[in-house]
Order: sequence, then C-alpha cells, then structure tokens
Amino acid sequence: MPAILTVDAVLLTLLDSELHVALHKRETEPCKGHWALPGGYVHEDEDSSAKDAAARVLLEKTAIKSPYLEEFGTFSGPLRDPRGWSLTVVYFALVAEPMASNLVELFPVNKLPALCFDHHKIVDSVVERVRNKAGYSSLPVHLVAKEFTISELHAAYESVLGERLGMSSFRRRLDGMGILEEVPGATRLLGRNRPAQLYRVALRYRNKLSLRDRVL
Amino acid sequence: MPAILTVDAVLLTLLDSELHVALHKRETEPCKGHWALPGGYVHEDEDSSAKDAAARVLLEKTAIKSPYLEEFGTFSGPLRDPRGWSLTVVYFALVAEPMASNLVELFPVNKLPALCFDHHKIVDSVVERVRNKAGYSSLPVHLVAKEFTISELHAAYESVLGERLGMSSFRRRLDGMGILEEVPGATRLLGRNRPAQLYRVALRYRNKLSLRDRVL
DNA sequence: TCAATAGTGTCTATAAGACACTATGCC
DNA sequence: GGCATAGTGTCTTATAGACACTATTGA
Repeated sequence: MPAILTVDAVLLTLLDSELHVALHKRETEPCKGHWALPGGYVHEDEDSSAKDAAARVLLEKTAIKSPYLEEFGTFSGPLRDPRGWSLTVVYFALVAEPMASNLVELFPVNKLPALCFDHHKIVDSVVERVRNKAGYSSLPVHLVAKEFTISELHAAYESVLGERLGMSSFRRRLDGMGILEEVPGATRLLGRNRPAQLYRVALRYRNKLSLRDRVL
Repeated sequence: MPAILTVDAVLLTLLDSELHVALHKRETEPCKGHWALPGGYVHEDEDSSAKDAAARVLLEKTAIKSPYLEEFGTFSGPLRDPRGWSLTVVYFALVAEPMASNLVELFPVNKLPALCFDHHKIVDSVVERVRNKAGYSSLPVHLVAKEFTISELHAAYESVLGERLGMSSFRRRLDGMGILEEVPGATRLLGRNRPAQLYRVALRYRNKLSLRDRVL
C-alpha cells in the first residue's frame, strides 16, 4: 500500500488585529464533521505541482483565489492519518480581507477548536514561522489590502509580531527600502483628523516580495 | 497510478574553503550511471517520518551518520521523473569533514557535472538558501568540527557567505551571544605563531542551533 | 478653537566597521 | 629579535529607539 500524499493549506488573515486561521468542517471520513485545515489529495491529471494542488484545494474549499502562497514544509509518518503512512505538504496563505465565504470559519490562532489529525500542531508551527519571518521580511504586507496606509501596515506588523514598534524607525526603514510607493493623490480619511496617504507595493517588487527577505 | 514519493539529501561540506556537494553515480534505472543526489523511496515499514527516511538513505548511500539535517522543501510535478508524477522531499545536511567514503564524490557547488532529473535545480536552490540563512543564523557552525578555533569558524562564514567579515565585530557578536564556550586548556597550533583557543558549542545550545535563528 | 491621527526632526544609546595595538608561540 | 597568527581596545560611523514637534482634517 503506497503512502498517502496530500496537501494542506493554512490560510491566515487579520481580524480585529489578531491572526485568524480558516478552518472547515470535514464532509468525508475520516474525521467527518470535525474542524480541519482545507486540504486534499494531489490530482495527478490536473496539478502540475504540489503548490498547484494547494491552490486548487484552497479555491475549492474556501472559494479564495490566488492569495500569497508559500510552502511551509511537510508532516509525515505512519500514525498521523488512520488510513496509513501519510505525508502532507503544508502551504500557508496570507490574505487581506476576512473573506465572505460560508465554506470556512475563522478562528483566532491561539484559541483553536479541536482539530483533526495533527492539524493543531501544523497551525502552531506555521504561526510560529510566520511570526518569526515577519521580524526580518516584508511578509505582513500580504495581510493588508492592495492599497494601505502606513498606520495599517504598522498595525499589521505589530499584530503579527505581538510587540510594539516605534513609528519613526518603521517609516525610516520603509523609506530606505524603496519597496513602497505613494498612490498619487489618494488618501484615506477615517475620523476627524489628518487623512493618511495611501501606499502600494512598487511594481518592481509586486511579485518578488517573498524572495526579498530581510527587508524590514 | 499513485504519485511517486521520494526523499533526496543535499550533503554539503567545506573543502578548500569552498562549498562542495556529495553526489553518487546511480546504480539503477532511471538515469543509471549518471550523477545524482543520494535519495530513495520512503520505506513505510521502517521510516517513522520523511526525515527518518532521509537520514536512512544518507547512511546507506554515503555511510555518513546523523549529521545536521534540515528539511528544505519539496519538488514535484508530472515531468521531473520519467516514471510519472513524483514528489521528493529535499533535506540538506551539513558536515565538517570531507568524509572518506568511496560511495560519493564531492563537487564544488558551482561546478556541477550533469545531474539526473531536476537535481541541478535542487542543489542550486539549497545552496542559495544556505548562503542566505548563514547571514542571519549560526548554520555554518555545522560546517566546522566539534572543536574549532574562532578563525576556522570565521573562515567558514566567509566561505559560505562569499564575502569578507571584520574579525573584531565577528568576535564581539560571538561573545554577546554566549553560544560558544572555551575548551579549557585546549589550543591549536598551526605555524610558528600564537596558538589559538579551541571553542565548542555550549551544551545548552548543542541541539538547538537550528532553532535559534538570527543569532549571528 | 479643539480633538485626533498623520507625519517629521532630533537627540541618544547601541551596534557595526576599521584598524592599530598587544600577546604568544616557533624559528 | 623577527615573524606569523591570535586576540583586544578604541575611534568613527551607521542605525535603532524614544519622543517631542508640526500638519491637516472635521467638528
């Protein structure tokens, strides 16, 4: 009997300044009716890679299309799935909007319900990695909308890192990197205060952010 | 037909201050007689995880036991192996000694021979990651012997990073981290000069070095 | 005018780099 | 003593953090 090969996706987003993960109720055995990560088998006839499979599974099970998707690693062994020796390739996705999908429900990453298989451990490991990586990369950019204010980005960093960041050094570093550009003329007004300049990721970095680590 | 599941190991070491990778000549089809990474199938009856499988394969094909082993990621798709849709979990290992094994041969990582499958791409990706990670972690410690001089460690960092590092700030950072300890009384003498103090990784960090990233 | 958040300027503490200086062995 | 590498001290420069200051809106 060959090993079972699956992919799982850890979809993360910020809700009320707190990291949340998207979970769904499994509709098939094993573990039917319980919370689990969106995941599934690789389809050899349609998936040209494991990452493709993860993107497809995410679309099918959460109706979220092409977010930021990065491989985390694998989990494997004879005991983690009752069907036998299994290996899952875990991907994590970061999205800006608390998406309106009735296929999944969002849970704060430190208040998870009981999860199937080793999915609790998987979520914990991914969150640890994301927090860690936020400290030396521009990862949290993917947690804000396409156009955002410095304050919003600053808040996203603080939420993910779980610590306060000085605002002036934060701006200084952003400036020095040249990774952001102003959206000309666009501002956002929230209260009765000075409106904030909107920014976006500069075109030349649009699809390279995950590569350029250690930028912030 | 189910997907083919394999593990491959990228074993790296320093030889003449240059990163080398261990390759072997495949003895079975496909790609028989050509250079490839040590790799093989997961054995469901004896491997309790993919990492276990990688360690076993490394021992069988290179006679190297329990080096530093870290998961790099996966490579997958319908075309990379002529036998069909395949996924390989790639691990990299770092060892100190240019080991005496007639099972493998060492090649400089930027002068590789023709390699089977997508192994050339795999080696390149791993080397890039290792170079990158050396910039913010203590990874290169695994490329020197258990007891080493500061100069040797300094040279290892310079080799992996491909750039010169100031010696005094290098020492300062090592001191500040408290990750190393002197081997009492032990020194190494190479020429007609002052002998160098030998150091080793402090006990409390012995098995945690890969976890404590961003230390150097 | 005030309240509230956006954004800037500047002072200070810390860390990095450069490099001169001392230390200790063999010849 | 001379030479070669090990190791230290110190000066300078770049960067991070703190925080006070100015800017711009609605009420």
